[in-house]
Formats: sequence, structure tokens, C-alpha cells
Amino acid sequence: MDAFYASVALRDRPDLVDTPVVVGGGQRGVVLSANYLARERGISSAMPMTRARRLCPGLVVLPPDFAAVEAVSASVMQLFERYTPAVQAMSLDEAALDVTGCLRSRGPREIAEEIRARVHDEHGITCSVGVASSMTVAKMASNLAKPDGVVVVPPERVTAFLHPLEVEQLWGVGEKTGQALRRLGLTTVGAVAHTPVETLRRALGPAQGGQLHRLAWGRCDRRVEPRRVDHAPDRSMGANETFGRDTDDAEVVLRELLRLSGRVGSRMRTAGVVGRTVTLTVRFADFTTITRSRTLAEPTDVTREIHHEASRLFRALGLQRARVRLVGVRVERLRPREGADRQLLLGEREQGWAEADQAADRVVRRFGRTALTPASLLAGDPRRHGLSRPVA
DNA sequence: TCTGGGGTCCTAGGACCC
DNA sequence: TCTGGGGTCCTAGGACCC
Repeated sequence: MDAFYASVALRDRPDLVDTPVVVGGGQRGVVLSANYLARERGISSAMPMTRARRLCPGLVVLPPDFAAVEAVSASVMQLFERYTPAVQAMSLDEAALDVTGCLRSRGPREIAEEIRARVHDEHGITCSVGVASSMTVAKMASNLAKPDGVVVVPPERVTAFLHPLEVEQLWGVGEKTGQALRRLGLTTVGAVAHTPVETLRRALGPAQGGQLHRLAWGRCDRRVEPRRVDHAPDRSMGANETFGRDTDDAEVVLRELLRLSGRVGSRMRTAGVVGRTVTLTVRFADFTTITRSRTLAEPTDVTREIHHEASRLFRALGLQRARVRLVGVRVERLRPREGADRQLLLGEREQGWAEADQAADRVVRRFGRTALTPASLLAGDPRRHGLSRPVA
């Protein structure tokens, strides 16, 4: 999809189609998505909102409507599945389709144009399509097709397509790798292709060096992998939050860790996964960011256990009045809860909290998100809620 | 008043095991 | 006046993607 969040937001704001618009928000937020008029003013996604406003004084800023975006996304993915069962959603706004089986009656360009027309007719937004004999080249072609276009790269034209491109257009080359390649005098994909693989490996590490060399020749063996019903769980789940203002108050940070742990735990229980490694992220006022992690003896999905580890890791930092900008909690090494039988005899866990979580999940499912909340997360004076002091 | 939030993968060093 | 080789797991950091 082109400028997905912005396009969805503009569907019911026809009055704004001739206006630079971004979706984003918060004083400390970034641009989630910018329409093409905003991009003409130099605005791009992930740009700080403050900078976007400076670049474009009349900028219209809309809050993201996640529910609407998710609904459109799911519906578009279903549309794709009318063409092939081999649909891999790469994100909310992007998918790979293996249409090999559809090519008997018509060419890939016709398929692409038909899909684009349908997306436009049914959802009122535009999308762009790249077609190639491999996923990575198709992905790069779709970037060049934007906005609202199609780029087809026939198999015999792959290197002719790739080699004139700037190195930054290679999938997997960002700012740092781009700089490293340019320091080596490599500015085009063709130059990377004609560099000995050993040179690339030395400069970028064995994995990335080899990968970029293969990509520069259009060699990509990635297959479209549709999500199967019994798909492997995600490898990690996490949540983080940037404070509205930096804080040096440990109590504020610890309460935030409880909130984030609750979010992660609840998502894990919904997904039916447990995880073994808890990672704490702390970003300081100067934007330096550290992580601390600990691997548990037993996997967990219990909010209290996640929060306990995150709090321990935070306290162990021994911060003295350091100004904290962001904290995050992530649980890694996830696996399905089924079969993750608990070790009962040794290291027995505190009883009752898993059951409390499950009961709380049921209350929230039935009565809504605000129905049940740790007392320490209640706004204002806890005594207003009939409590003598905050309790977690 | 610069710089979100959700992820994945890779690297490097150290502990530990056989 | 020496101290291998192969493997796994854990931790911390960094790059990248959407």
C-alpha cells in the first residue's frame, strides 16, 4: 500500500486530499505515514514530528486509526488470496504473492494491474507492485514503482535492473551499511556485485557481506511462506514507551515497567506462548540505549514474573538521578505454552499469580480494558479509589 | 520541543561441557 | 616456558525493516 496510514485516514477526509497530511502524533512522536504532498515538502516517515511541522507550517496531523488500518489490511490480504494461496503478509501494508500458478492465462503485469484496480475500487487506496522471479528483487521493484505503479523485472533483466541502483536501494542496506559501502568506494549495486565477496565479508561481517553480494547479482532463494495454521510463534514480544518527559524517578519507571509487563504478558497469554528470557531496555535523555536481560529457569507468561525480572534488572543498574527517556520490556525465546509443562519439584514458582492473570484476562475480555487495573497504575490519589496506599 | 513502537537477525565474548 | 577443538548457551549491542 502507498502511504498506508495516511491513505486510510484520507478516505473519509476528501477535503484534505490537496493538503500535506501526516499521520502521527504526540509531542515526542514521529511521522508514521505521510501523503505524497507532504513528501514533496521533504517529510518522510520516521521523521520527528517537530521537524515535520517545521518543514511544512500548514501541515495537517491526524492521529492513527489502528482499528481502521487493521481492518483494511485484513481485507486486502483476503483480496490477495483470491489470486493465490501463497500470500505472505510482511507487515500490515505489504505482502508477497507467489503467482506462478496464475500465469497460464495472462502475464504478471495484467495480474498486478487487476489487483491494483481492485484494491483501489474496494478500499479507495492505491498500492504499488513489483514483479520479479525472486522476492527480494520484486520488493526492490515495488519500491521503485511507488506511488501507484507497477515495475516488472523479467528474469533476463535482473542484473540490468539492479546494477545501476544506488547501494542504499538494496534491501538490507540502511544508513550505516550504506556509509560503509561508500567508504569502500562502492556507490552502485553493480559495484558491489563486482567486488570480491571476501572484501565485503571483511567489511560487513560474513553474513551480511555474503548476503549483499548474492543480492547484487539478484540471487535470492527466499520463498513466499504463507502463514499456516500451526505456524511457529513469534520469536519475541515486547512493549516500550517513551515518557512524555524524561524522568529520574525510579518509582515512575517501575510503575511503567508494571504496565508494560502487563501488556506483554496479556499478549503472550492470548497468543498461547511462554518465554524464557526477559529483556529490559532503558534509553537515557541523551538517547544512549542499553539492554539488560536474564534467562529464567522456566518459561513464563505471568505478568508478575515478567515485571519482577524487569524490575530486578532495572534496580541492578543502580541509577542515580539518571534521566530516563524510554523503558521497554521484551520476552524472548517464545514457544507454545502447550507442552511447556512446568518443572514442579525444583524452583517452584509462587502460587496463584498465573491463575490471577487468567481471571483478570477474563474480566478484561468481558468488561473491557479499563475494568481491571493494578492499583498502582490508577491515576491520581489512590485513596480516591478507596485504597489506603498503592498496591500492585 | 529533535529522534515511536513493533519486530528480526547477526556478532562477539565468555562460561561451560566433552 | 605449556596450555586443542568442537559445541551450546547466555548476554549486550547494533543494524535493519515496516
